[in-house]
Amino acid sequence: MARVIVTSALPYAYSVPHLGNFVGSVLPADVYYKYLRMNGDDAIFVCGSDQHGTPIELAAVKKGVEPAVLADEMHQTIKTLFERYECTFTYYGKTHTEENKEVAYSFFNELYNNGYISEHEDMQAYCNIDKRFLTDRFIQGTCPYCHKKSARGDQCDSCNRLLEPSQIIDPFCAICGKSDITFKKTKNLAFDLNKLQDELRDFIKRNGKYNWSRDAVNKSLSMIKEGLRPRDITRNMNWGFQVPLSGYENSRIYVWFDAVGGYIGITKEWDSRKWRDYWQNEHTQLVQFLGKDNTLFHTIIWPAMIIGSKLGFVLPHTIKESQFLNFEGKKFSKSNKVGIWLDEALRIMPADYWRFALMYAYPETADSDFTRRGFADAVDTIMNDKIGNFAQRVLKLAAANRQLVEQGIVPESEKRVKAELEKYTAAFGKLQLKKAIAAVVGLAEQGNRIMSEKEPWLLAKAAKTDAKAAGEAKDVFSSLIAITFALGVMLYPFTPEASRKLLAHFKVVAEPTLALLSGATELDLEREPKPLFSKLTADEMEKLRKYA
RNA sequence: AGCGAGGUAGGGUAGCCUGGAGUACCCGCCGGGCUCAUAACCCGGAGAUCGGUGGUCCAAAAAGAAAUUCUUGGAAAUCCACCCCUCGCUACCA
Repeated sequence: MARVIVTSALPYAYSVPHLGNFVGSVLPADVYYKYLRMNGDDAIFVCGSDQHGTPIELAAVKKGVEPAVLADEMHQTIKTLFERYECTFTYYGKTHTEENKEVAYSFFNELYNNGYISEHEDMQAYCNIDKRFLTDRFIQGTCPYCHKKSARGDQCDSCNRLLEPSQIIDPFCAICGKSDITFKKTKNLAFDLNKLQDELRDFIKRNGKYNWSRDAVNKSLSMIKEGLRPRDITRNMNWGFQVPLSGYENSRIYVWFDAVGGYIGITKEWDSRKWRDYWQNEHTQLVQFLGKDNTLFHTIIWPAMIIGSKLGFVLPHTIKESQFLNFEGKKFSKSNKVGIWLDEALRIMPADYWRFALMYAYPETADSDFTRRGFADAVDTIMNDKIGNFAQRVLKLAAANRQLVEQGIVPESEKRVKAELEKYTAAFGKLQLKKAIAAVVGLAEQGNRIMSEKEPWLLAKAAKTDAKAAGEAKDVFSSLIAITFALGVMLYPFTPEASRKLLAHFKVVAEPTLALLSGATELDLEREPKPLFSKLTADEMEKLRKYA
């Protein structure tokens, strides 16, 4: 039994996540965590809303509300949505909390004391009307490259080029819209990543073998090879944690710092004592799920904070980096109306369908594409036809031929169950989630094959007059029931609702465990079988079609 | 531009780290079987110059004291180099 912390990258509390965000980190983390629980591991699953940063501050200023209010509202929305998708976090927290501030400060203070934080001066745009520095998207204007009026302080939304605020033509303040801007000298603090290069390289070489994707290892090593540079740790803004150092009253700790540290802060918010048992325990495995745009924060910056602070926090054991999910061949984009968002998706189909279909298309090693056609395939032919229909065949046959149903079957003694279960646990052990889902589908296929080969409905007829046929029929029924039960268990990480429905036929009401597969089962013949899944209806197809 | 990852039947993927006949998998297509089940299921078939080019490697024969060179025949989806295409990162997006 291992002690494990599973984390998912923190969603930014600015808007509702879309399907691509979901499948990139929270969903696979939840699937894996559910498996660990079934396996009896001592695991916790932490995630939460990332609440600081300029997008939220600017939106709040424009709306005339406190950033904390806005960020908490969105936090609630996201939290509720994940609950509706049956994500079973140990704790879903947020970053703007006292606990997380304490964590951020202890990192900051120790890094400062250990000599990893240095001061530097630079020029920043300043609005003389609003009396504030204009970081990132607080400054807007015309792009020097494409000459469209869509440039923000950090990037042009039209041509996607990265910009320096000083390059922008005709800059104006995003709050008051005026151009009364001067560049003022200001000082900021930076984290001297360069001083930790050697230790980081050793760490990555040591841990990179634990299920880190090729991309994550190579990208990180290549960045270190090029040479790390100091990275800003404070920003001239008003939203975020105060910098715990005099002379920095007008700055805040830069959002990335308390976002990665948020994993610990959120655990502390969950339990003010137990968090240490996980984070400051050298035997803990820290397994982190994230999208490829987020890798370097988890493989360079975050380990650098842990190593440099010498606070004894556990370093990432596994980095499960996902690639990107596209939508009908295009990038998800709110402004271009490409994609489906988590709230919209539930108005089309229940959570189980999204969980399964998304994991079926999980961009595990390469970008993948979400298409409505592919979704319909997964729902209709895999979930409904292969899995749901199989379970229905077995349960109906059993109900119609009660005298052939034997109780007390041990699912694992059925060789096909044993074989697919081994694939399933091996796949989860190596965090190969698409292989794990393939093992579930494979088991249903085995079941369907038995049906065709043994034709139990004919055996059942023959059994009425022939004792030998009756014996054979009982054996076949036992195999089919064992497989059905195992499907109920193995589906749990992917489709918890269907798992519950199926296991209810076996009088299992608690959260399933893998141990159930080596115990005796009891089929409840009084319970009427109802289809586990259904195909997309014309109405559902119509709703989907709107997302073109 | 630099760095990283991906490119495999009509579509979607596994295989690559550790070279050995494209026995792969799912959808779709064609043919057959079955009638327990949700018009579902099962079996068979067609369909791929594995993005491109060049290497690496092996064997035989020849020249040389030897390293090696050359000729012929051969194992690369997998290893290497370069090129093309897609995506990501490049430190002020989080």
